[in-house]
Amino acid sequence: MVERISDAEHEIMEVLWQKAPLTATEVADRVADAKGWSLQTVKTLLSRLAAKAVIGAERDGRRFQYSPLVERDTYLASISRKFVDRLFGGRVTPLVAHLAEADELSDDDIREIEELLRELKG
Amino acid sequence: MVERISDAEHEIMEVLWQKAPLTATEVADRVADAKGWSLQTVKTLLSRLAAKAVIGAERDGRRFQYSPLVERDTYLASISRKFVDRLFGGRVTPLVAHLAEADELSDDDIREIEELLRELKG
DNA sequence: TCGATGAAACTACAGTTGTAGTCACTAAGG
DNA sequence: CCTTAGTGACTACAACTGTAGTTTCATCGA
Repeated sequence: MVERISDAEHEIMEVLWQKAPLTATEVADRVADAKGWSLQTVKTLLSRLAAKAVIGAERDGRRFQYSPLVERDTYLASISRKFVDRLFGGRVTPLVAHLAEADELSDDDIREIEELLRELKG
Repeated sequence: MVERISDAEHEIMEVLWQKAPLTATEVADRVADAKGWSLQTVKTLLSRLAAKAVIGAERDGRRFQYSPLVERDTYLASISRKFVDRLFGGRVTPLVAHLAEADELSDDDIREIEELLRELKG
């Protein structure tokens, strides 16, 4: 069971999943473009994530080096599961069906997924 | 853009999507088993949903008849989109790939999805 | 007619989230 | 050595959430 991660916190996680360890300032730099958060905001989010033990903070002189303690895949698995459970009764097929019907799938997507499934069986 | 619906509120929506219109008491009865919320809690949630104009409240004597104003499909579409955007960069294929790798797909699921995709193309 | 009952409206309250401000400390540079 | 810039720690605060309690008003049955 992975701790609940809020939207803003998730943004921070994505940065750390891409590269770690990073200091607070480095993380702030990397989200600055996309989100425009202040350094303080980023630090608060890092603290909250550390408090939940979702990231680790390694002291490095007067600052910390932050790294994820949870794999992105683990997190995605847990959150995907919850999502599918809540909205599609735990079945993945209705989700895909829904996305398909909602025209969220291009022909290329379809081909890609078909290939993927073929590999799974083979 | 569908208004944000919280987890508890969503539970109420599911009831109303299944049958509507319903009074507060009727809704409470239908969630009682699953969630064990008090009637007051259900009424609060109904008020909040009505305030967001996600459900409508039709006066019926001294009580209200509540009905969804948003289709379940519309809601699912909007929330699925946000989910896929946030976690899988907006691409459905990585989501399916992830579910597949995470062993969330049974053989039956795979067959079902393949069939679905065949229909989509045909 | 009058009190009990049921319904909505209003109020409550702690925990989470988004978004910082401020304080205190430490290391590094002049 | 002393100032200063960069850091973490602590504090703030409103909106949203989960979960009700309380009040008020209308109505239905005796």
